[in-house]
Amino acid sequence: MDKAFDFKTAQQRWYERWETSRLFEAQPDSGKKPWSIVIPPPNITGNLHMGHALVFTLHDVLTRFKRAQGFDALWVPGVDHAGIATQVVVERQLKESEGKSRHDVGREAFLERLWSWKDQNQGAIENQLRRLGASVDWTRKRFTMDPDLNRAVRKVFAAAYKEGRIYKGPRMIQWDPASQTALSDLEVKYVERHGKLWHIRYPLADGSGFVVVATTRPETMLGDTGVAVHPEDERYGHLVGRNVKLPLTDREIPVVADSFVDPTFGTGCVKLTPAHDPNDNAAGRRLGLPSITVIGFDAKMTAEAGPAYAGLDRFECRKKVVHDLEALELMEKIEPYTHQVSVSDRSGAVLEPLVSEQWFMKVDEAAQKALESVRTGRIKFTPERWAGVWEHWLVNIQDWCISRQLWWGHRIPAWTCDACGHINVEEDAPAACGKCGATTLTQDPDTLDTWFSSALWPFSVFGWPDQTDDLKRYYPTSVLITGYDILFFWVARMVMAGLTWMDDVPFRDVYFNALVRDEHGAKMSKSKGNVIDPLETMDEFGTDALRFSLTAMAAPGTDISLSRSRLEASRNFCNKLWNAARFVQMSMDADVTLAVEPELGEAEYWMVGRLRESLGQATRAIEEYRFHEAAEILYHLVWDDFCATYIELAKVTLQQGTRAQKAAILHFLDILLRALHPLVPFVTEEIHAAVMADRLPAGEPELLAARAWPLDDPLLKAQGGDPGLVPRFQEALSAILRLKAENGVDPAKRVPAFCTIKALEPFAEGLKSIARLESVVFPEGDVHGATRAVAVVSGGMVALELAGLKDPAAEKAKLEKEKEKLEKELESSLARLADESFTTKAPEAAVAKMRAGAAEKRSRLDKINELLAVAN
RNA sequence: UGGCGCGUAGCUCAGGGGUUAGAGCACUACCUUGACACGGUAGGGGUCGGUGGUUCGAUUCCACUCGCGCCAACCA
Repeated sequence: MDKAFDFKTAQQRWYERWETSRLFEAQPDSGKKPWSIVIPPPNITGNLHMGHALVFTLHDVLTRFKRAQGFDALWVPGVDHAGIATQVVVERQLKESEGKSRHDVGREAFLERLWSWKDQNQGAIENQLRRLGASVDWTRKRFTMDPDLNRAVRKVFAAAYKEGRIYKGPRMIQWDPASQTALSDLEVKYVERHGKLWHIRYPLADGSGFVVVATTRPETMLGDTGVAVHPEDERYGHLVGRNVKLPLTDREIPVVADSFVDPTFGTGCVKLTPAHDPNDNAAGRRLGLPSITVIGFDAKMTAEAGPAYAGLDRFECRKKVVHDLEALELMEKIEPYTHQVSVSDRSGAVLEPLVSEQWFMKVDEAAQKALESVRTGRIKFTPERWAGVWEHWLVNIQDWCISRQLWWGHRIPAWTCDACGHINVEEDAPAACGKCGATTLTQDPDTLDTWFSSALWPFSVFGWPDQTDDLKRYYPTSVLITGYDILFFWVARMVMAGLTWMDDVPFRDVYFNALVRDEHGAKMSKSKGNVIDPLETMDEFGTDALRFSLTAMAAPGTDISLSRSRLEASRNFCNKLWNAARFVQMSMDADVTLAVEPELGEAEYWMVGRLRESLGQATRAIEEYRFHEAAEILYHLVWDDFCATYIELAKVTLQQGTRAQKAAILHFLDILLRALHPLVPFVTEEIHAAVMADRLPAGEPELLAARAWPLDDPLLKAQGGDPGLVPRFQEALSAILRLKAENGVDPAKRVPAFCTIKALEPFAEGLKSIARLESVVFPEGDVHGATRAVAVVSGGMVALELAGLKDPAAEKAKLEKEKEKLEKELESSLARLADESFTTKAPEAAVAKMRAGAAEKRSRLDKINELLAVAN
């Protein structure tokens, strides 16, 4: 083995090996218990970013863990067609390369380009998944627009339509003039803009004065059909029912009363534009006001806006309206004003609320079921607090606008009869109108919101609506891991869809992973330039280091601040493991194999105990999605217990060790490799090949990725030895090293040592070699003397013979400091014990612990006092 | 405006009603010893944001408060 782990060559080699060995493919006929998870399908437009790296790492940790535990573990991969995002990208390309719009090339040709672009990109993201080590079943990969998945979409649409869950109708929606499509409420973002508040005079029709309305969008006044005041506002009560003359037009509009008006804001008078504002729209309908559309889908003024304004862009029109009002002296005042503007989450364009014909889905019934499933615990959230957010959103849920004016996506399976206008909604294109029988039908040009197909993902990937074997075996899936930012977009919709169409939840557990931020906790963004690219990171530190960092920081509910230093630490950890393996390998003879029954001494029994305890904890941690805890436990198991303690002790015995003694350390390494594999698959597989491959018992899989989780290894059941011995050895060792350091003695200087703890005699050689001592003896009584440095440890004392090297002042100061600290602690312990309310009310165990602690301190203090008495 | 989360070592973060609060990195001193300098040893460093309460005992639970962040919102 090389001196350091060369991850660059190892990574690709092992993934290929795993894939060709078909280790990641589901085994429906294996008789194993199924365990399944579906990937949150990444966008085909995107590259792997750090958020993906985190989610997919956690997926893989869990999947490899479950596979090792003996489950038929299936992780279904796939990608998402990402309607708007993809269309925008390809449209831009078309513009740049040929200077054409999608309308220039036509729908068919444009879709062809989209598909070929998709075919190119899908491979890229798949290879990035491979680089990450993702143990997905490639034979079951899906794309959200695969024919099967499209069939599921059509089936759901048609069935929901016939049940009345889906309907078409005019409603106010958020229109994105840049992408030329409707958006759902969830795709709208509100950003703060510094605008103005224009106060405009609307003259009363009878010429007796005017009312003043305030607005942030003066151009919409051209579509005003009323002015509203609060019914109890005394200032305006007399105006209700009268008309005002709408400036710049020849219309008269009424003053109406409605309690939605806030009398304390602005002038207390609100202009009503039912065609261009959601509130005004609602108010308009309540009050029976007409709706006049003055801004079109192209964000330009319509003919309704009047000849002076028709054709102007809405923002150009704003300037002209303001100018014209000023000329008429109808502008009361203009105030600077900061307010929230709705923009498209995707294109960034300022949205225009417009009334238009769209398809909607009723979700009240499904939402109710989704609420129940979390309330009753059928679905469990980690962290649990998201249940509150879930509750709030689903209780207030609105019908979902599912149609998009895009070409890329699932086309709505609705055909309008050219003859009678009847809308035929069918799974497959009907040959004739269901109403009049005419055969000329036109399919709805719109496509469905991308999330419509994503919602079906947990069962459409298994072939639904066919009752496939996969569907029966792997649905519901075991767990969903995804970001909380798509709780509503995706998670809620999958749950609703699952409950509606499968009559069962799509998953039992939902784990919301955190956001990955930069090292100062700031969101990564291209404009800030603080993006850490996972691919570059994998090149520099190794995939394992990236995976380990992300896992170790994945504390539920806490965002991850990723830094170079963290990645370095993980890389160092992988290297530590590598070198420990290297040591094992160098100590091995050819005849030492995993089939050899190990011989256990004190150190081995202790190591077995550490493995047993840590693996138990790590297993529970992973099962409960406390990934960070598992990583930390295994980190310390490897570094502190195995490397720092066990290997150091083993060095003494391994030189001339027997086959059985050497088999012990081989087994330990084997167990560690299996435990670490889900977190750091490449380095462990590489070590496994170098050290274990030739030493496996018959019938054991050759690849580590196929081997069992080590918790049930028979070796872990071995009991024996004195479990307290190694920790006491560590304490004695540490005290000896400290004595050397405190007295300024070269660590390499070999001096005689003494230890009063007889039980540590078996470790004499260990002490001698690790602390580099001349000799170690275990005298019956006293160890101190004028030329010796002495330290108190629990249960005894250790001393070094330092003739001529001793620094008495330093040692005395150290003892004084220790004494002072101990006295303080002892005093407070005794005070607690003297307090009757403590001894009577506190649990017995706490009191007993306090007593034992006090006794220990007392005895330590006594010894220190002894030493101080003779120190001069 | 409402809801949620966070404030613990220089930095990034774990933790949790019970003696003396942890990790990684950074820092100081020393060490090239045959797994590893991507290493080792010994250290320094925190009144756990503030105030008050519950309790035998609070960094942990509760209330209030200050600071930061996120989400949801119809104030034109």
